[in-house]
Amino acid sequence: MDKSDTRQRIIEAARRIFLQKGMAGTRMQEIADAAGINKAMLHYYFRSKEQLFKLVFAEAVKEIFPKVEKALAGDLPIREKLLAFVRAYISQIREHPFVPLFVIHELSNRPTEFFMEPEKSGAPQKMLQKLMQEIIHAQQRGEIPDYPPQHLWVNILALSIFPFIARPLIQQLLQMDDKAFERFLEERTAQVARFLDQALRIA
Amino acid sequence: MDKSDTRQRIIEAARRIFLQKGMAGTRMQEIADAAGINKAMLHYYFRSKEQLFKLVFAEAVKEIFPKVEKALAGDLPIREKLLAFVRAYISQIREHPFVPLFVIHELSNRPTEFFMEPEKSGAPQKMLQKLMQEIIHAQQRGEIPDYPPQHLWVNILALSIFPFIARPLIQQLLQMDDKAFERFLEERTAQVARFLDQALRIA
DNA sequence: ATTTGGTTTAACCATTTGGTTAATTACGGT
DNA sequence: ACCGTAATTAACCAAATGGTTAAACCAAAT
Repeated sequence: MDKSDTRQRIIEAARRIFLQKGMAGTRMQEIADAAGINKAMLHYYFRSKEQLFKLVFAEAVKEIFPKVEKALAGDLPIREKLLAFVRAYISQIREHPFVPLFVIHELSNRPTEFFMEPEKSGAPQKMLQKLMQEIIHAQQRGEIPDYPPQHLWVNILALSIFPFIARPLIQQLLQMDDKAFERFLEERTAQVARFLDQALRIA
Repeated sequence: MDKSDTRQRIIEAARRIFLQKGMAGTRMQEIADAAGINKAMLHYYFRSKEQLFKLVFAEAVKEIFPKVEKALAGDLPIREKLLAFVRAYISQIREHPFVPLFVIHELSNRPTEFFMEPEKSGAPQKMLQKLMQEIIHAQQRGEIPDYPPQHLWVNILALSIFPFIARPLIQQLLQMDDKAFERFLEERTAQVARFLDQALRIA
């Protein structure tokens, strides 16, 4: 076996299980089994459960955060920019459907402990600050309604992320089987875009 | 001490800790400490951790689900009804801010195991089916845009619930301290209502 | 005062769990 | 072939954890 092969398999197994069961719900033995290796290897490559978890968590955050930036970078008119973001972001999350709930859940216990310090991955925050300004300017020019930018932003995030976080709840409430929910997700991008577009019309 | 006093204190302590740390992250000892009693009392009143958890979980579900019904029961015009729901629901969640994330997280591991079978608490599902019909009819009369009802409903839920689920993420991204977030929540009802109202305007 | 019933506690138990160790194996360079 | 280093494993360990037990406590009924 390649040198890094084992290491990589551990990471992948750990990722799968941590994402599904969270830090507290995950057993090192289970990761080892899933990776098809001895439990001691986990500690050989990563000192502790905590360290392995931090690595997985950090990668998960990367998958769901920095991508925010790209869609917000260009200088499209605000309305198009927001719609472009929705499309890019939903597509991004669809590739990592379990990440948002995982990150949020872990984040909710460990207040800010090992979370992105504004310096380290401060890009999103600054990018958002800039976006808030753009929104305000667009509103001053009367291009979109004057929702408080923070609320508008949370609305957009909510519409995009919520179905992935609340999947079991939604399926239960709306009586969708897995197939139906997949269809629902396929329509989702277009429907969120339409809903948002309508909400952004000037009165 | 009253007879049921201890029992009640256990439930309250268990609720607090389960809600915060989830089933897997909670230690029986911690519940006992929080309730100021001996660990054995937990097993005296509730057979096992699982049983205590189920009780807490069931109560949590009740706090966040059946209330849905009331706001949807009357026969207001669809637009007013949806807005009324948003107000009622956000207010309801504000009183139990940790419940949604807790329920969703626990639900995501235990697919449907001990979740509401359609018969037991089937009221929400039927109520929703009825609402879907009302929406369709209103759309046929041209009162609101023809968003697929399921998407419209998920949108409403998302706008209402998401800030409570994603609080740490939002605070981090938008650089809000606790005070700022409280203010944000106070504005939230009105802002969601306005956003939704705008999205429901006929083109 | 004694009994009786539920309540409470300290001590205990078996299993699980994260982590370690010492020995074994695989292998590239000489 | 041999050496040295990294990779891998089985066995082990101490602490934590859910759960049990037997004895003590306490209040009301007799």
